[in-house]
Formats: sequence, C-alpha cells, structure tokens
Amino acid sequence: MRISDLSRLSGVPITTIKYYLREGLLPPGTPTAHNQAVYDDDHLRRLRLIRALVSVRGLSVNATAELLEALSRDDGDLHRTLGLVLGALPVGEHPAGDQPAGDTVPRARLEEAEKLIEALGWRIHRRSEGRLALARALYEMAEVGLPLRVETLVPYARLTERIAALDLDQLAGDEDDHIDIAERAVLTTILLEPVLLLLRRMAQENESASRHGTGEEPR
Amino acid sequence: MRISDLSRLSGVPITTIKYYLREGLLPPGTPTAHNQAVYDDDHLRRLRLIRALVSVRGLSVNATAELLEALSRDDGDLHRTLGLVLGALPVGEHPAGDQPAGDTVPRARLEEAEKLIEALGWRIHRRSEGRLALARALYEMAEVGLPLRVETLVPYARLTERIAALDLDQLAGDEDDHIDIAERAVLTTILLEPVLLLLRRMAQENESASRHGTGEEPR
DNA sequence: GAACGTGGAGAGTGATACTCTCCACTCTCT
DNA sequence: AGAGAGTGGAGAGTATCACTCTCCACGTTC
Repeated sequence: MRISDLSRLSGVPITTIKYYLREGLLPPGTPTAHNQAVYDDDHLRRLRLIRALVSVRGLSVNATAELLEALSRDDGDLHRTLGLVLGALPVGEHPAGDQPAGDTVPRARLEEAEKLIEALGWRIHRRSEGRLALARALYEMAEVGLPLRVETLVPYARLTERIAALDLDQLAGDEDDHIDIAERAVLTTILLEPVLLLLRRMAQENESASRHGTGEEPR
Repeated sequence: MRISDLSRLSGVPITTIKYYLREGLLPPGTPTAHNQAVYDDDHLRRLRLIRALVSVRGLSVNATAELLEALSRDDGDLHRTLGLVLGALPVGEHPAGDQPAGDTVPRARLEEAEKLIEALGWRIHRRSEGRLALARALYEMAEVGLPLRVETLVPYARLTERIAALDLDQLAGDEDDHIDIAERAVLTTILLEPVLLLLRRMAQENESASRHGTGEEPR
C-alpha cells in the first residue's frame, strides 16, 4: 500500500502522514526504490492509534512519540508494559517538568500522597510518576481552596481499585491476536479515560436528579 | 486591593491578569478614578479558579470564560447549577463541534449510547451533551479497534455511579460559606478528574503487581 | 514634584500541529 | 515510449492559542 492508500483508508491527509513520519511517530515504510516505499496494515493501525491519542485524548505529538517508542520496546510482559504505558503518560497539563518541583509541591503534600498510598496498602513503585503527580494534584486542589483529606480520598480510591480490576480483566481476557497486548493496554488505559469521565458526569446528573426530588420533568 | 496586589497574592503576572480582564474571565474591578480600580477577595478567588481550570485541567481560556459565565448566572439551585457546569464542559479534545456530527458519529453509535443509558436506568436530560459525547467516544474506541459493548461498560458505569454519589456527598456536606456551591461543583467535578485518573492508574499498577505475582521487588 | 504604578489596548512572541511548496524521480495508463 | 499523476523528502509557511511586551496618559505615593 502506498501513502495515498494509507491516507484514504485512515482519513488522515498525506501531508500529515509525512509529518508523522518525520517526527518518528510512524515508522518508515519499506523502500522499493530510491523514492518509493510501501506501507502495510501495521502502519494503518499505528496511524489510527496516533490519531486517537492525539485528537481524542489530546496527547501532544511529542508525548505520543515517546509513548509509542516505549511501546515498541515492549517485551510482551504485561506488567512491565503497563508500567511503561503508565509511566509515559502525562495526566494533567504539565508539559514535562516545567518547574523544579521542589518549589511548586511542598514536601507536606508529598507526604500526604505517601500517606494515602500507605493507607490504601497499594504497592506503587518508588519512582513512579504517580506519586509526584498525585502530590501535585493534591497541592493544586488545596491551593484553590478545596483541600482533599486522606479520609475523603480513600473511598474514591477504593472505587478506582475496582475500576482497575475491570481494566486488567479487559486486558487479560480477549485473546484476539489482531491487537497486541501493549496496544490494548494503551487503548484501555488512555482512551477509556474520557469515557469514564463522561460516565461520571452523567452519573452525577442522574444522582442529582434522584436526590433533588424526582418531580423533574425529563421533557 | 490593586492589580499588583492581585498579582502578588495569586502569583499570576499583571499582564496575564489584564489579559483575563480583557477576555472577560475576570470581572473588572470597581473604578476609583478614570484609570484606577480596586479588586477584592472575590477577584482573587476567581483568579485562582481560572488558573486551576486553565493550567491544571487544561481548559481553554474560551471554555473557561463560558463556564464562568454560566456560573455567574447561578441561582443557588444545586441541581440546576450542576447541570450548567456539566453542560458547559468539554470532555475530550473536541473544540466546539468541529464537524456536523451527523457524519462523524454514525447513528448506530448514538443508539448504542442510548441503549447503555437505558440499561443503566439513568435519567439524563434529552439534550444533554453527555449523550452525544458518549456516542462519539464509543465511536472512536470502535474506530481504533477496541469496540466497547454495553455489557462491558455497565460495570464501569456502576462504579461511576458510586463515585458520583461521593461527589454529591461532598457538595452537599461541608456547608462552609467561604466557597459557594457553584464553585465547589466546578472544583469537585473538574479538578477531581485528574486525581481520579491518577488514582486509577496507580490502582492499575497495584492490581497488576498483585496479579503478576508478588515477587516483584519494590527496590 | 519626581518616581513609580495603573488601566487600557494593540502588537509581538513562542509553542504546536499541521499544511504548502518544491524537487527529482517513479509509476501507470495508453 | 511518452505524458500525467503520484511519491518521498525537506524546508518554509500558516493558524491558533495563551500569553507577554510596549506605549501612553494619567494617578498615587513619598
């Protein structure tokens, strides 16, 4: 398949595909002549993945490149792969350590994050991005006037445990070979995020309707 | 308080504050002379809220403006306010209806979203953003090779129901007046999102460690 | 009354994700 | 075999966004 086919099948403009090639998001096709190359279904699949990460989840092209690079070093070990995926991912809008952290996140918040993890009994890798990111998130909530206490967070965390269990079931089951495990890990973790947030919002609307008195006309 | 105080207390540069004023994110101060004005604590609080939405959650300045505008029309009715907040919020990276939807989201997905909502027994407003956004999210998952079936989503949705219940408890309780209910709804809904996603990721790591065999050294 | 701060507005900046333009070459159709 | 379209590659240009800078006439403070 040539680049125009790739473009036609994916809906991504040729120039954009070239751009992704240049940026290393997409591996080069196998060359057939000095300036000709062919692409295969892997390229198509990869391209769709890129578009999903970039346009659905809003990952930056750079972050996507890093993530895909980590994925390509995958050795089939689910636990390791998941670690890679989780580690390579920005959560909020912190475009790669914009500040030396020592100043932005006071030690007190870091300790609070540790305390939460300990209270939950979770085993999280010492150097996991999550610890710092969590501390930062807690710090920001406190800054804006809504400090979150450990007692408040624990019930939330318990529910996320069960979500995570569902996630891993998803990953473990469904041994259809056409998508490899690493890619499924990415999809399940990252692309499910907006779905979960949406479900939460709708559940809030529903819960609010229930509590507020059911007289509310759906109309 | 003058603009420099606002800047000093919030850490936001004066020029940026002026920019927010121009864009209508921040209401003008009360003028004391032809070119002098004073600001109060509300401005400071509002400014912190803006920064949280923009830099923590990555909301665009425009979306933030719309949200704040909706908030300022708040009448103290929690259910209504929550509706406003939820309605004014982008979830993914769809910067305000970039396509006429009829083409991008096939009717089949819309029906699937409806089916899910029905299966859950949720009461969601007919014209809720959520329906379309959910359909779009499902469509995108399917596009990328990981179609989500209703049976798969229901257990997730049940957990989000419980998260939503916690959210509303948070909102209902804590009758400390210094932050009004509308603002707390925004904070709880939006700023908790990254925290929840982080917790989910860490829970995944934990769950994966448990399942994968506990021999894994934390190191 | 001098130095500094202020509100307001327009222009400039830096980052990002494309998108356009060229070019020498290759493929495809007839 | 020859014409027209397509290709890989690379550099330059564009659009958007969130600031950020610069100016200016005027206030405020010491």
